[in-house]
Amino acid sequence: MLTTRPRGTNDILPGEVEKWQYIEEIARQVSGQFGYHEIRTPLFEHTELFLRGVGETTDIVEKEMYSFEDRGKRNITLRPEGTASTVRAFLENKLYANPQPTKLFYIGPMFRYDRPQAGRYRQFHQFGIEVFGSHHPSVDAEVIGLACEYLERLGLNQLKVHINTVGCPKCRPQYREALIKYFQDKKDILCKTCLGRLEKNPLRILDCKNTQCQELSLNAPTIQNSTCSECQIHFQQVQNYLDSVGIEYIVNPKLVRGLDYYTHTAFEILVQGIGAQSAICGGGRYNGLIEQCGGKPTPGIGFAMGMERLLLTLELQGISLIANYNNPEIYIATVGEETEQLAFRLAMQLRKKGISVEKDYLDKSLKAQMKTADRLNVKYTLIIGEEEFEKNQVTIRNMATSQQNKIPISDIISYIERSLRGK
RNA sequence: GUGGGUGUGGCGAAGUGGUUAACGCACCGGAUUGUGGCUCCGGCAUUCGUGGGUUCAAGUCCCAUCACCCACCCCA
Repeated sequence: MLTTRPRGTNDILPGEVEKWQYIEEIARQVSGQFGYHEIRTPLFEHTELFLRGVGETTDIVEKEMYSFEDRGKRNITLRPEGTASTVRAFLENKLYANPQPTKLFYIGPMFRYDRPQAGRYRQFHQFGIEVFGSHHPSVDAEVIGLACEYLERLGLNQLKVHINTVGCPKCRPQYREALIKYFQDKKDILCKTCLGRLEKNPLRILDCKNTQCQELSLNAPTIQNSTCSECQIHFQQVQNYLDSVGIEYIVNPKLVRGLDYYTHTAFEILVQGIGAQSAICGGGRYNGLIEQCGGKPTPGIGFAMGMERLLLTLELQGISLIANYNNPEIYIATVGEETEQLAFRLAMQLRKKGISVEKDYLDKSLKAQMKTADRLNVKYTLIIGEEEFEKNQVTIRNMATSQQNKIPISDIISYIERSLRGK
């Protein structure tokens, strides 16, 4: 137990961590260019925030939250997603007082007590964006466009963008009724979970993976026939914007997102081959959420992207992220004790000059030190033995050409700078 | 929460119930005087996820437990 990480968590080790740095860097780059600013909120919040923000009937809240009582008897939950926290921070810090809309992004760990499997972990990471304060359809298109641009910049392809509208508080109740009416007399065919959904959230039945439920859904009333004209116009405008910049998408009337707060536009970006979890990005508009969290009525929209799934997809598509291993440029090999101390001082001086240096820490033989230098793939190895030490010299060996010569110790730093940087 | 699969050294991986648990890679050391990449030699699991049980004898059989993987569910 002592040497085992908790279930569903991962160590990101050297060699892997560089990939994370890269995809995070691109995320920041793209977000910046789109005019989004980073926000960092706590990893835990008051439990009520998620009950209210995510929705009490969602699976996340019903069975996936990491909740505990702190020493002050407060109910605390590790954040299962980023939107609720971002909304809270927006309200608490009165960001609505700034010119609107507010465009934010975040990158960080989320926590859900799920059963781990391919592409699903208990601690996972999301890159997400949120826009508060505009109901303009171009914002919907921009949010989708940002996601696409990011994925494209990473070199991903064969991604499918699914979009839908899930209606608004005006027309969704009617659609709900229509669905309930449709499924009511087919109760005996529906799966157990859908039976429950019929009461709580009939839209989710459309999303069921059960083949019988899917067949039933085929002839179910579609939301397009039930939405109000306002919703239809909005949805059409979003599509026009997407068309105008050549973003391809599929209108999927059965796309229903699992979080209660969505209104109008909902979308997902799907890939195949990374296991059963095929959504690498999901999002939509949530015009009622901010009000529900205690703010003035304010429209909002955003998405969240799963970084682990992103990396799985990159690997699957054979996209190698150039890992910038910080290989040292110089290795200092020594023979003897006094020389080791000299090596230490030299290393520190060179590093001050911005040169990466490695040395021996295990009193290895010269042969073994050379082997290490070779494996580190350094450009030059400095060799300091008794002979050099007495003459105040250092042997510098070019590892590629095997040529070496002796340099006075007083010149060695400038000599290395010249050799390495050409200055 | 439900179901299936797996569990041998740092990694990969052999191992019909019977003596010192193959092999490959990695790692460490060496092949005369202070020097890497090739080659050669040597070292590296009191132990087979853990705990019980069966047996004269278990990594090999049984039970339990834990962990990991995959799927359902749900989602990123």
